[in-house]
Amino acid sequence: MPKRDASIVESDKSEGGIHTVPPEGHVLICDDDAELRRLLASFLRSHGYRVTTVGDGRDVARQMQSAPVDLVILDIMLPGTSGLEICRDLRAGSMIPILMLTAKGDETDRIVGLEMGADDYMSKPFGPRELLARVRAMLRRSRMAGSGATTGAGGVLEFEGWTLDASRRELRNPAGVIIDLSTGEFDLLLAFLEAPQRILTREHLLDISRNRAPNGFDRSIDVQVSRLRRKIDASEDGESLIKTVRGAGYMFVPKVKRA
Amino acid sequence: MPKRDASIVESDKSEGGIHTVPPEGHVLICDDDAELRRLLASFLRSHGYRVTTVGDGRDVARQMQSAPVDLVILDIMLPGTSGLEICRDLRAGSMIPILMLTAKGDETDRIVGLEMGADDYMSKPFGPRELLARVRAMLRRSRMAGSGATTGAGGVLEFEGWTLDASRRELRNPAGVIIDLSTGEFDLLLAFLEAPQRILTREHLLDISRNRAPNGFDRSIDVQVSRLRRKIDASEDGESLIKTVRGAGYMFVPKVKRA
DNA sequence: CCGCCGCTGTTACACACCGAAACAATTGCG
DNA sequence: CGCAATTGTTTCGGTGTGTAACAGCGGCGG
Repeated sequence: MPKRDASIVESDKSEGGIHTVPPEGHVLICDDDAELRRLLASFLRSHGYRVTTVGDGRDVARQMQSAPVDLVILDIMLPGTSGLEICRDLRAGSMIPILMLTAKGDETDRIVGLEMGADDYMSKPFGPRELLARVRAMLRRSRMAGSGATTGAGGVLEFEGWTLDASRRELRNPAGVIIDLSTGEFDLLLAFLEAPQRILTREHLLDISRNRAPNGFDRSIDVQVSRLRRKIDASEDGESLIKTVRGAGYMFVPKVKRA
Repeated sequence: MPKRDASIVESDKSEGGIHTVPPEGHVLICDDDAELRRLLASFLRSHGYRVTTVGDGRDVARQMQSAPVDLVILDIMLPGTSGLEICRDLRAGSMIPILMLTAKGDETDRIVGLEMGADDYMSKPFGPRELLARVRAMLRRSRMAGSGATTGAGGVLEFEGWTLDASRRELRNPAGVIIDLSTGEFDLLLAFLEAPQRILTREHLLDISRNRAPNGFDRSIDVQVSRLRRKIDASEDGESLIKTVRGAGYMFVPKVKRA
């Protein structure tokens, strides 16, 4: 195998220095500009990410196979294989989050990028802060999707005569009337429906429905559960659909069917 | 037949053997500056393009006939036949993408160039990456226009009985009545239709529909969304086709079909 | 050149949403 | 029963969002 100018730069190598950051995730960067690769990689590493870089689109698939990563940053403009093709190919086989780098001013690229399945894009030039924010957000979302909740998968869920259309974010009561749910209420309910008859801790619920870590004395889930109960238990007799498990969390009681 | 100074590709310089870059397309460069010709040609070749160069406008037509190309890069200022004439002549007989090179700062040239049918222009001096970006974008657009599906030229998009004819910039409601949209409303709607069931941030919407970056506390998207909703939700019951995702952006809910 | 008119961005205000804190109710336990 | 821990609910302030109103701009017909 011929030596590539930068086939695999430095894979991991979190510096064994003072701030040992817990690994946030493994990021693969694909860009033909070596200097930019170096910059991005070093920046992300200093923020706790494991980073692999490649300079050629054909190495992406190869790299992914040998060591799956959590997120791909892809320059839309690549010599050889276009970033868009790579994006499409990746999408064909996985749900991995893709962040596209696009040239400033070419709106076609951005739209096509999104159509091809990129999850986000960023136009050059961009600041490190922005990059970090996006990477963080995307990884968070992806983790959440993995554990069951939201994003694309638009199924219809049924319980006790109620219907929740996940793709439309719409809830109907047994009578067929649309019950307005705030974003937070919807996310929480969805979290319950994804794991019925299971005890979900406050921490888990907070993580799923808000992408947040518990803040010590965080009671926001209690409050949100209360508000949700007010809506979905309105027409129920006596018992709540959401049972409290003292000392543990909450449990969604009814059977849930996917329609 | 006279020997042309550089008619055939030298293969990708990086490494011999294994991966031959698939030909991205055949580019014809017409410029009287031999040095620039050489530079452009060599750069594009190194990125997988087949390149032919000519130094005189009269050779363009000739070359096109003997070996059709996929894109023409044309200096607007040429001795003998003007670049503009060549552009017009090419346009008369084909849809081939034309990229005009103009002197820096000459606004008039650019406008005239576009009126003559050039697809894009680039003012000198320009960087190689910018060149590559434009060439790529243009070829992609042209390929897509050929295959029918897509953005720029006219596709017809359908959602919930509504019809948007992108080429005519015309929207019809389920009853078939034309609903007037301002250019801004149209662009925004198009941005949504290009990426349905996805959360688009205000920043992205602003970028896609206006080619603008958000400056500070820009609420223009909110307002524009509101205006658009007033029109397309008019005949809808209750729920808006454009859902607000608090803290994130907006999402176009219905499925979109290309007709 | 002028005034009209539609479009767009900005501002302002009302309202919905959420989280934290306060307070009430319930549970578990001795 | 009394007490502490835990949970339910209300209240309140900060923030995000919807939209009306206003103002600037540019096109277009006199």
